[in-house]
Amino acid sequence: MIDRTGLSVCSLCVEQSSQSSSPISELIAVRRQKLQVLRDHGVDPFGSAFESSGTVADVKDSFAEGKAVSLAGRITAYRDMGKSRFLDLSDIGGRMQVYLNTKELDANSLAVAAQLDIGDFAGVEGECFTTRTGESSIRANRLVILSKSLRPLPDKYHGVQDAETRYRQRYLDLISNASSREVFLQRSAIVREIRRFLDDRGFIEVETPMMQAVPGGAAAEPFKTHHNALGMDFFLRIAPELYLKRLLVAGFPKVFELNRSFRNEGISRRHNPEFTMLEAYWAYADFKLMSVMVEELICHLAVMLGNEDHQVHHRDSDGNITRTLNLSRPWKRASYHDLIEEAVPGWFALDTERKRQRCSELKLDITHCSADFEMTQHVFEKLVEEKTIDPCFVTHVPKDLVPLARLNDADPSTVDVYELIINGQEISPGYSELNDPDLQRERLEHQAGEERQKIDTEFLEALEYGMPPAGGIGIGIDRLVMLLTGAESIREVILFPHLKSRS
RNA sequence: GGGUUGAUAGCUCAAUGGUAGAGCAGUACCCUUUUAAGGUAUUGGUUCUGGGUUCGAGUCCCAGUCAACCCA
Repeated sequence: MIDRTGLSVCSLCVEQSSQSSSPISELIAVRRQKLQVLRDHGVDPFGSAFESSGTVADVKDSFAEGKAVSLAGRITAYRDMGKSRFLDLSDIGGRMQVYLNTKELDANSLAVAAQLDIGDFAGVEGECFTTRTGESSIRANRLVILSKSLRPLPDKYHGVQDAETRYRQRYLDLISNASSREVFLQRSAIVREIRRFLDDRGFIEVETPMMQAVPGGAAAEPFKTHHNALGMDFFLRIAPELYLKRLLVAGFPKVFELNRSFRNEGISRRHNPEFTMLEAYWAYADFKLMSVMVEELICHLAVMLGNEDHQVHHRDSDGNITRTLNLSRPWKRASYHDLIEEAVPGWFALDTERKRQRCSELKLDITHCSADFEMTQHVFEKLVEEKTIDPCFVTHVPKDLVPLARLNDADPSTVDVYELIINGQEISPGYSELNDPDLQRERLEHQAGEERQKIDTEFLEALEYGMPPAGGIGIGIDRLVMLLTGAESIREVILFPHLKSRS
């Protein structure tokens, strides 16, 4: 900690000293000079609390001609007309125009007005009025500075366009790009609504360890860390599953966790090393009940975001519709087998060699596939999953693909699982959970092979006390937000996505 | 990991191998209902980094850094 603080102070010093000779220092120097002028006037440029009538949205909602109001926000634009001036005062939810007239301001306010820059936080008091052009505004009689901005903000019209800057300095992106603000406000609304939805159905939110001695619940490479006092290594969790199931053993009938998991794997348009996942478990339910709940949940979220007709449109930067997801219920349900037969008729009648031939005819690269079921899975991914835009629950998945799920009673070569595909990607798997401790142990041992230390034996012990049959789901929240907001990259829905250090 | 593309003023973007420009922001001035306000003038550059080719490199070549996209 001490080291890190020292480093950051050090880098600050370096940056400041290099600025003294760089051109940006001119822009900063001008602002610092204004800072000094304000102080010379006895004005504190980094003020404290300001009592406002509410947010920009609040003031607009309760707008009434002549009504006294006060408002605080960041100055994002101003239009100077000489003796009168218009300011745009913004917060995360919107923009309010403020009208300043030199004759209507006291001396202190005039002193502040003379030193204002775009980027400053300011507070105004005045009354509601409508301009000649019809815009609801505040006619200010008092202006205070709440925080002086020392660095110039991005272009007021184009905002920050450079993707790297948008991710590394997300605050600049959020200040200058309304579409980015909208995505993250929607994400927040989605998460809030998921919690409410589950709460309404009697689910209890829990928090289980993110640091685990044995990372389980998924097949993925974990991050490793170390606890000094305990003198032991930990892994960041790759899934909360095994702890949530312990809570089913404990007697919680409906639990969920909505939080981060970590996977030490590649970064791509669809993968961030830390990602948010919802996992929910419902005692005495099965994967079919879970699929209905997920269907209701996602439709509910789409409607909440304003898609009353269950049509979610994805648009390009010009606003043209590029894709439409039809979320109208009921959603399609089809077996893995049938979907593949639909895409490649006669597939399952082929022997291994003919399957290989067929793949090359279909221009599928199967160099990494050895077993039959791997080729089949490749066909599924390329010719079914990637082409499935509207929601589809894939059922009767072969047990080879999902070794830890419960076998189907009628067809033991498949498992009681659904895989929900929307927009060409997996959004949510759902399971009838395996609660036979001996079978679970056998499967985990088989999966771990020689690496027995990868088996969470304490979890297996818990199962032996008895876990009720249960349905379980996982939903990748980042991907869900992508499909509901039309984002093309996971980095567009994660506030601070991980990038390589620029040092 | 492989391929493609990109990095130029604080921001958004230009610039046949031949003096690095514009708009916004900044500065100064004009303007009492503007809204990407307007007008006049003006400041501002390690062209990502390091090599190379060349009389001359933002531009061509090589290596590296970071990013975006595609593939695995």
